[in-house]
Amino acid sequence: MTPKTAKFHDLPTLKRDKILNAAMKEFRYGYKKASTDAIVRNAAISKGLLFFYFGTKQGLYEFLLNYTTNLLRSDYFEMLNLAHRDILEGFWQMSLLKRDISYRYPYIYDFIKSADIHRADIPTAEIAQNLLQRQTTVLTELYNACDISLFRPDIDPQKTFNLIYWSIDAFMDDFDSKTPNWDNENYDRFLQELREYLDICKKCFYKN
Amino acid sequence: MTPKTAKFHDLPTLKRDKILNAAMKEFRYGYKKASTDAIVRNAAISKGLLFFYFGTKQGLYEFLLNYTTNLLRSDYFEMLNLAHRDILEGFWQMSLLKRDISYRYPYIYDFIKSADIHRADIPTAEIAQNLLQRQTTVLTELYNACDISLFRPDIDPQKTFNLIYWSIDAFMDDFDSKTPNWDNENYDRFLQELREYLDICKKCFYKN
DNA sequence: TGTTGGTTGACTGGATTGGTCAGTGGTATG
DNA sequence: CATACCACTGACCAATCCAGTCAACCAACA
Repeated sequence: MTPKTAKFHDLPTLKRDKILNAAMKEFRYGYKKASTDAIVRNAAISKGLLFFYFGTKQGLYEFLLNYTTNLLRSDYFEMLNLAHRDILEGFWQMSLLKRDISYRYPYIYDFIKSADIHRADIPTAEIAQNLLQRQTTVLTELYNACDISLFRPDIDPQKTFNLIYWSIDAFMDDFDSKTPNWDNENYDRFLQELREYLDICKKCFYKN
Repeated sequence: MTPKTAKFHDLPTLKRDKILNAAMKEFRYGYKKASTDAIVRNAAISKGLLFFYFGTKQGLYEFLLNYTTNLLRSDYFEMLNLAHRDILEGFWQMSLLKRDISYRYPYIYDFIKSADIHRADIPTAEIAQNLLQRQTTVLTELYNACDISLFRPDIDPQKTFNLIYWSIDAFMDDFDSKTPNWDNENYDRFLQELREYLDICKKCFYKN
């Protein structure tokens, strides 16, 4: 029978996201290593339902790839809109966006990354590849949009940009791995610490 | 028949490392997902030989965990010996060590990390857990050993330390993912760029 | 030539795989 | 109440893959 992705769309958001998250979690180590049994177990739905919605394992994977790609694409688009002349403000906005996404889909970045790494054993890999190209493009566009004259004149602006981006990214990963549950309290601590780190960057990398 | 790890030890280094690397690569996504068939395929040895050396899959895993743990432990020990009052010099040394290890065992850090993440479905997980504790310990010891009075007085020293560590780590990952083959030319470029990034850190985070 | 010892890969029984489908329970229509 | 439709279930299937075995092989050396 033909897959009914339309029906999947009509599902209540909570149930839909539970299935999507279970699938991303299982596919994060590559297409082949993922087990549909594990997915339905984590999503707490029956095997039949999964195949009713997506037809085949590959169908599910392609749907997931398209879904996450579109999600992140619009995310990046928004990021560029928010792109500030002050790159530190830009990164601040980016971090908030990323946090929101990760809160809703904890494995989305792992999933996308694996889609690139394992593109060999995946049927339709161009999609992910395109997205990753887009991702680096966004970074260079962010760099082009920002006002590097804010930086200290005695340091390479591109390298400084990288340094800041890497720092923020690693901070988020670090905080994430230390945070078992994202309640409001932890979210506030996250915002505060992030701000503190950005302040250090401002003090150190910007003109006096 | 009882496993003959002694025989494995007597193997020529090249063959031994090929087996170890194949195993780390396959175990990097967790114990259960690893296939001994894939390991012997990548290591280019017969199935029988693998089980002759290690007895069981679990035996192989435990051997691997001990091997990598000891390797990194002595590595960290050396790192502390090299620990400099000037933390930037310390990180420089650390990066060189890490690069050497990663060159010989490209998947060792992925493997160790996964041993922590998947400790649920792994028989003997304490080993990896101990190592990871050790890892964070080394970081705090490095911090304690270093002379934070070299830092600018108007920034939080612990956060600055983190910022530098994260940056260097991310730089190495980034360079690694962009480097298909580590010939001498690329290694020199690595050293040069790393030095440049550390120089920026020195200019920006250190006094005057 | 016989013995030893590292190495092989076809083989096995059992588990897991992607995928199916007869059936269930709930709800709306007649 | 009966009928029809619905999203949904999970036992089931053939095919594949799994960890682990073992009789045979081969090079080295006596």
